[in-house]
Amino acid sequence: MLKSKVQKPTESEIEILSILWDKQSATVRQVHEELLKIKDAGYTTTLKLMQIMFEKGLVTRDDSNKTHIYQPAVSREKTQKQFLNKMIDSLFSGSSAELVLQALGNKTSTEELNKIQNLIEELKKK
Amino acid sequence: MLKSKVQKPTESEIEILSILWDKQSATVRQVHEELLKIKDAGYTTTLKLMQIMFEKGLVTRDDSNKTHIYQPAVSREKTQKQFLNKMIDSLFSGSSAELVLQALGNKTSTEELNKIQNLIEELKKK
DNA sequence: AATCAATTACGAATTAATTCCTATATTCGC
DNA sequence: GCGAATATAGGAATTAATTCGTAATTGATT
Repeated sequence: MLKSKVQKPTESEIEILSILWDKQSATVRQVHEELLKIKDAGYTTTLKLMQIMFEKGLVTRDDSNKTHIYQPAVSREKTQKQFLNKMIDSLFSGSSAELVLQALGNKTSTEELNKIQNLIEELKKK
Repeated sequence: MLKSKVQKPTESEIEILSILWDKQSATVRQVHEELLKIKDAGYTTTLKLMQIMFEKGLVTRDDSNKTHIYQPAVSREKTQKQFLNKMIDSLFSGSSAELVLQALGNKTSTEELNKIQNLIEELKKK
C-alpha cells in the first residue's frame, strides 16, 4: 500500500476547498470574495494559499489565460473520510461507532435519524 | 454565552490527553513511556508539552512532591464534541447526519450497527 | 505604444507548534 | 552530607502555517 500522493489540507486550505467544491471552479478573485464573507484576509494571502495548494496537488489550475482558473484536485468525500479516520483514530479509540454515538447524541432531527436507520438496514444486508 | 475558558488542544496535546484519560492520572515519566510506544520523542519534549498544557488549563497537577502528578482537566467527551462540531462545521456543511452517513459508510460491524440502531430508537422517543 | 488596472510571483515577517539543550533543584542511597 | 540519578524550569532553535508587502507581468484602453 502506497502512501497517498496528496498532502492533507490545513485549516485554511479546507476553507478554500469548500468554496471550490461548491463552485466547481473559480478564480482567486472569486474564492477571495467568498472567503471575505467568513473571515478577514488580504487578496494576496488567498492567492498565496492557492498557489501553495497547487504545489501540493490539492488543486489544479488552467493558466492559459492571465487569470488562472482553479479546480479542486481532491474530492470532498475523500477529504471527509481522511479527516474522519484521523479523528476516529486519535479521539475515539479507533471505533467509528463511538464517534457516531457521540455525533448523534447532540442534536439530530427525526427525519435525519430515519435516513440513518435506512442506511443501517442497507449496510446490515451485506 | 461566554467563550470557553479552555483552549482547544493541539495534535500532540490530544495524544497526551488520551493517555491521561486512560490512566486517570500520571507523571510526566509515565506519560512519556506511553508516548514512546507510538512515537519518537525526548523526555523534555513531553515535559514541556505538559507544562504548556498546564498553563492552558488542559491539565491540573499536584506539585506537592518533587515528581508532579498530572490529571486531565477536560473530559474526553467534551473534547470529542468540540472536535466533532468543528469538523461538522468545516467539512460537512453543518450536517451531523452527513458525517454519520460518511462514518458508517466505511466499515462498521453488525454488532456496532445494532448498538447504533438502539440508540436511534431511544432518541426518536423524545 | 503608453498608461492603467488587475493579476501573478516572490520572498520576507509573523505566529503557532514542536523539539530539545542546558541549568537548576530535589530526592535517594550510601 | 555527598554524589548520582531524576525531575522541573527556562529558553532557544526548528518547523509549519499564515499573512502580506512589493515587484514583475499581462491584458485592456486609449
